[in-house]
Amino acid sequence: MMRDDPDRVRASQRTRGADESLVDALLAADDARRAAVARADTLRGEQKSLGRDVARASADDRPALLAKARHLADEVKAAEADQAAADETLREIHLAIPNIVEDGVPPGGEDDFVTLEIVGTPPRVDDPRDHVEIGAALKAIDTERGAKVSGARFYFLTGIGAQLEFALINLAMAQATEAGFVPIIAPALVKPEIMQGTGFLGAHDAEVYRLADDDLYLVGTSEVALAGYHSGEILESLPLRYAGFSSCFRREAGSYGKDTKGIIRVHWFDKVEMFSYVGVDEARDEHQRLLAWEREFLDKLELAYRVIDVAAGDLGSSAARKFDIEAWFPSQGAYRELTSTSNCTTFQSRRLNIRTRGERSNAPVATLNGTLCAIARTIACLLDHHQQPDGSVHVPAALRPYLGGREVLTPA
RNA sequence: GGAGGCUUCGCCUAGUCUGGUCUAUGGCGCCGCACUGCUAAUGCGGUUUGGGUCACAAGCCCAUCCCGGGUUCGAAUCCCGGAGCCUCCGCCA
Repeated sequence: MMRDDPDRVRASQRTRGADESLVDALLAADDARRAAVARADTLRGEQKSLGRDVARASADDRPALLAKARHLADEVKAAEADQAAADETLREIHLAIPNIVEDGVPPGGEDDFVTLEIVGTPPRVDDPRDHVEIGAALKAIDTERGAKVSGARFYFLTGIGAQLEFALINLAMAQATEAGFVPIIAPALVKPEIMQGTGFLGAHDAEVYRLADDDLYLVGTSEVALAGYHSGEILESLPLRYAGFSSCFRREAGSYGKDTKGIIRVHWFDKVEMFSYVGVDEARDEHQRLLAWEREFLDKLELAYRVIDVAAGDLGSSAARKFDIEAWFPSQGAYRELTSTSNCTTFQSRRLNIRTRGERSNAPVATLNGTLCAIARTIACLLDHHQQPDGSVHVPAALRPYLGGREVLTPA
């Protein structure tokens, strides 16, 4: 694998507030591995030619050659064991190092994001009710029975709630298809190597559901399956754009007490996700395009929102840069994340061995992902954001064709 | 879940029984060159992928015959385990 510039990696680690000494460990491990490989290669070469000599040797010469070959075989075995150990050491360090952050990413942690733009005016709502209350009145969301059947952070969408999900999916898929994305319904269970390759088993593996009996993982986003879709392949034509629909599962470990009410933070939800494979040089532009498509969707939902540039310390291990869009929740008097788009550059493609034909040899591609619509949270936002004084909920014009033309939602 | 068959360098394929110049055969496709006055034919050469050496050349070296172990001086070939695909049976939305 091509070596990244150590200074860039070091700078990136510093920006993230991550361990810089890993870079030195990586370099040392890489050198050790190269040496071990060279040694094993040489010995294997000797063994190979000696093997040919044995095959050609006369009956008289053979015993002496075999004795030599036996000795050499021991050496080869030892050298190969060394190589395997060196490979493993390098691999472990490599997995511990997150993607190199893009130039311009704000340093710092969760609170150090930079607001890029504020769009729309937050609606003025007196005594706003939250989506739980509104959802209950509309008989759209049933969190009590969700808890009864599946536990905390589960819910039922009923009646208009269920219809809202289908409407959002259809609106999102229509937009994505229009933009040239291939619609995909993706599996929600994936193999370990796919989960590993997308970068979800690093620091945040406690967040992921694992089915131990079957050695499968439940995806937290269809990004995982969409990245795995072309794993091990050489892509002939770029870009490739997919709009994936799948259920998403998150353990929400470490988020005790956060958003415990309602369906903003849940263990399971459905999502339409955009995923792009592009050439490395195109990645930054594609990231902007994904952001634009996310904005287009939220504009259709008539939501007030802001766009933020997520700080380095708050990036996932696979992301070189991440933009979140946070929409206004009147009941909370705050902007809350609705969508997120990440440029993963070659982080995933290297781990999943996804390449394209380059000038001299095959080159890794860049992968990017962006939320089009995380359904549950979007429904929560719609109810909250579009609530009316009379207790009804305004239906955005773009959504009406998918809801039988309804313009308002009123309690039955 | 049960029984059987299959998996070779883009695609198809020889080789596996009987382990060693397999340093993997042939065809198709593709690339280059030659010839031919005309989107063709023919001939010659090249064409797995990854890594290393190196000047991002040529050449050379190593690995790679679905994956992982094992036997052996030596494995595409023998043994064990696994995966995927196909056929039949069972079960099932």
